[in-house]
Amino acid sequence: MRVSKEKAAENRVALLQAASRLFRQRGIDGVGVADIAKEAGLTHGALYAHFPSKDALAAEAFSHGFAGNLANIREWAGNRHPSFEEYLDGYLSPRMRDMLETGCPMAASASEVGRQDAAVSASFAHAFEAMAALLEDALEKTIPADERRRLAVAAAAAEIGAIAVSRAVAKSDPALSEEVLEAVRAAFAAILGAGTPEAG
Amino acid sequence: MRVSKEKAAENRVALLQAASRLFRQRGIDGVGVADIAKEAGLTHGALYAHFPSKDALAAEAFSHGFAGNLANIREWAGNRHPSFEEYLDGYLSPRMRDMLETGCPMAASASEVGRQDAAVSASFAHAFEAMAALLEDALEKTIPADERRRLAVAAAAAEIGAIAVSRAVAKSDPALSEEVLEAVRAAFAAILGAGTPEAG
DNA sequence: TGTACATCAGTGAACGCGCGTTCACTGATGTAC
DNA sequence: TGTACATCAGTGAACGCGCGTTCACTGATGTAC
Repeated sequence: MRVSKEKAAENRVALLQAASRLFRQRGIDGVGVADIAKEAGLTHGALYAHFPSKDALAAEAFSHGFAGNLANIREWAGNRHPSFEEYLDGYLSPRMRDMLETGCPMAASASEVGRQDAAVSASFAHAFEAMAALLEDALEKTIPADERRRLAVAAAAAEIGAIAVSRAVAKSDPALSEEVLEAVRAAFAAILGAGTPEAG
Repeated sequence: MRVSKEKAAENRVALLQAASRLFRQRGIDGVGVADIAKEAGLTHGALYAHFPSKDALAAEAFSHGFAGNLANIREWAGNRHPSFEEYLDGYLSPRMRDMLETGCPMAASASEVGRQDAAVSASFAHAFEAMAALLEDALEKTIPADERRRLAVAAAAAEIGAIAVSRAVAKSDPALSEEVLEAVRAAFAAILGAGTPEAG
């Protein structure tokens, strides 16, 4: 039966949120449309009133997840203006590693996005740029601008790799899992602690 | 019909290689047992004479892929004893990024392994340790041992993240894709160029 | 404001399809004598 | 070395199952008068 425009809009968002969470948790191929609809409190048929296909939903769900996660980070940062190191400490923690379905969608899907279409790739690139911009902004302005950009891009990629690796080995080697997070934090702390050396 | 022991052993390896390549290219859930068997020149039924299930094949295929890739790296290194920077330059290149089905299985599956069982996680952890050991060995011995280990672990995680991110954005932003590889190379070059500063 | 009707979000049965797995069968290999 | 037979890797049809998608239908919402 028909529902109000407001309710329909809410249901659309509920579908996107459910898809985004489930995709992070189990991967795109690991989740069925019925699972997503159920999690959103609907039946699978309703999904096709909002999205033409599962692939189209996946592309939108990625955008939605990236945007939501960025909003979370900005809220966490608040008026605090975290330093570069505080961003790294906040991101590279066992807590973040264990937040799979509500954590960073880039870390949860990094190696899967390359197999998706260009729309998903564009969402990822946009989110990555936003993350790099946050990090770049947190760097001291005494560092040259091009060096700041380079550090921010490297740190963003390293963070995503560290979380993904940390999750990959968590089930078999918890000590290594934490060591990876700590090592990447220490590596970037070392770069900053050394000032702004010329890069080879 | 029955085949010789030697032929059967060859077929087993062919199945593992096919599985390893196809999983890297399309992900575990994106490949069917029939695809794997066909690529190995067999029918799907034969697969079950060698492996009890697709999951068991997946776990062995990961080990196989990790071991094979490590052998490739060792062969590439040969008697050359590459420096830390040479390892990074070799790994963080557009060529490596574009080698999906024959490239580094860790970069191809980093965010998927966390969803697999402990056997796959253990394979990943073993491969990661081997990669870190190669990098650690390539660092100058004037750097303290614990610092070498930390740098190697950080570099390994950062490399995996860089390749995964580089692949994720390649379809929509080729310039960013190359920038990521370059930024991570430069970051670790900066650490080495600065000597061995106190971390954190 | 009240009435008549078009709209369309959501339901749930049904679709074809490909999946992982099983199994009766084949026939060359390997072995016992 | 030759013969008889057990073994078992590989074949391909068949299985139940869950997938993504479609569609006739429902009935409250939104709208025209």
